[in-house]
Amino acid sequence: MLHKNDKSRLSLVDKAYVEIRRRILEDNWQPGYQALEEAIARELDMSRTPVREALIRLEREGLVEIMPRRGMRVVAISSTDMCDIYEVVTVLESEAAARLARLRPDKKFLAPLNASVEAMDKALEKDNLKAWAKADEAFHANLLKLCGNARLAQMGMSVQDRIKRARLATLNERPVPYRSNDDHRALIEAIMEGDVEAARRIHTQHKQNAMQMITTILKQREDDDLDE
Amino acid sequence: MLHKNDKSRLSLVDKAYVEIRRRILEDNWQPGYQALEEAIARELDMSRTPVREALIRLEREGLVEIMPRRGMRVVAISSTDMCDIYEVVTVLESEAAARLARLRPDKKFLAPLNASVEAMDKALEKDNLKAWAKADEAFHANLLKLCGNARLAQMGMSVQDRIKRARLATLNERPVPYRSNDDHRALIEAIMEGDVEAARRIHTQHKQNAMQMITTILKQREDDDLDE
DNA sequence: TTTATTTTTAACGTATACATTATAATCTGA
DNA sequence: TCAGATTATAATGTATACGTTAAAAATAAA
Repeated sequence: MLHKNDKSRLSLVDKAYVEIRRRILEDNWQPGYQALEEAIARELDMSRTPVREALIRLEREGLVEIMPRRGMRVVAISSTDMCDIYEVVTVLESEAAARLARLRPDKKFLAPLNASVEAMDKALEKDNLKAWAKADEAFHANLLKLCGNARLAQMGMSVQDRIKRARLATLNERPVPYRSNDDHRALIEAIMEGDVEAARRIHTQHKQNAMQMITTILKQREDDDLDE
Repeated sequence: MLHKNDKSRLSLVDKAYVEIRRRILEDNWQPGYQALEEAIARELDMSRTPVREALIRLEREGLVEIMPRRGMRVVAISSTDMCDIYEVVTVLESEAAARLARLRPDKKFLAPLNASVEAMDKALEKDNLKAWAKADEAFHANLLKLCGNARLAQMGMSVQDRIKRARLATLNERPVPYRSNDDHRALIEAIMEGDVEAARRIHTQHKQNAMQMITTILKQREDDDLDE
């Protein structure tokens, strides 16, 4: 487990972890997908042992569940679970936003946030929702990274992973997200003005809107599945 | 990894996980303690494999770090890290408190919370700080469990584990915690009245006081260590 | 045909073997 | 004696072997 080393000397556990995680987060392995250790090991051209170890990590992160004799299964996206998770991420990110506002940072410090919003604007000009989602994700990651609390950032990021798939899966069914871009710009404004409560309120509202849209779509799908 | 089975059929991984975790949380293995896989395996009377797997879980939970050729090391308690973690747990628990207040639960539903406060009172009458800490911990766990958001509870609990050692390590250096008991009673009161903002405020203030006391003691110790 | 029982198969958890390599110990030269 | 080089050791990561047992398949009975 040389998991602290550079990329060229990644252990097989790390390689398995990165690859499996990639397949899940990029939806190559969809929610509910199952695979046995041995099959994964064959696919990744390694023995079972590093696959096992990678799966333990991923299980702890909530991306897979390990079911004896069924192998691992990619955790399903459920609307009720997503509601719960969204609430957590809303609290964490809004605290990060408030914290950042308290810091009263200068424009230079907030450059990564502005860059993300610009990339989001550009993506919408080109009708490229995928690129928009990527830039949006970067905005949220930057918000957490800049907030000055390492644990808050780490935890916020790990919860992000859990909602990432739901965000992508619903991307084409949501209205064009102009409002997201506006929300982020307003947030940056509030942060620069050191307006802690506004920052918290703007971001909370933003996440709640997103949650509403996403979980409504998910619920609809679940209802459709029940009708079949 | 029959980690979902009953206790009598715990896998060796589960056994190792439970035992190592117990030793850390009960301070038998103190912050900074190092041990090699092989040594742990010998101590637990099993081969290295289940020990490795247990350590991966514990690493993901932030209790240990795995360092090649040095084995695992129990994560140190640092005042700055504790500040960060306390901020996270404050946000999570305060949200749980607010959520609970929103629910406007009846007295019966809140029985576990009242029971914990009573146990805390009883422990202080007997000058038993250890028992007090245990009841206090139960109070916080119950608060999370009752809040109605499974993810919030799960995450709050996992962050609890990270501060548990710092709480215990500083227990005898803090003033007798009458105020904690009062705070918890006030919180229950606010919850029963459905006063969301009071609940949030009371609990936030409570956690911030605790954080202040604990991290001050930790910082003092770190400064003392530097003087040696 | 269906259900129950028995047998077989293979997935998993665990132990062990082995190659790699980081680190400790030892040796050599100034 | 000290610093650098070399050698030895052992910790780790990985592969593989093996025993256990859950699940699948086959067989028998109703």
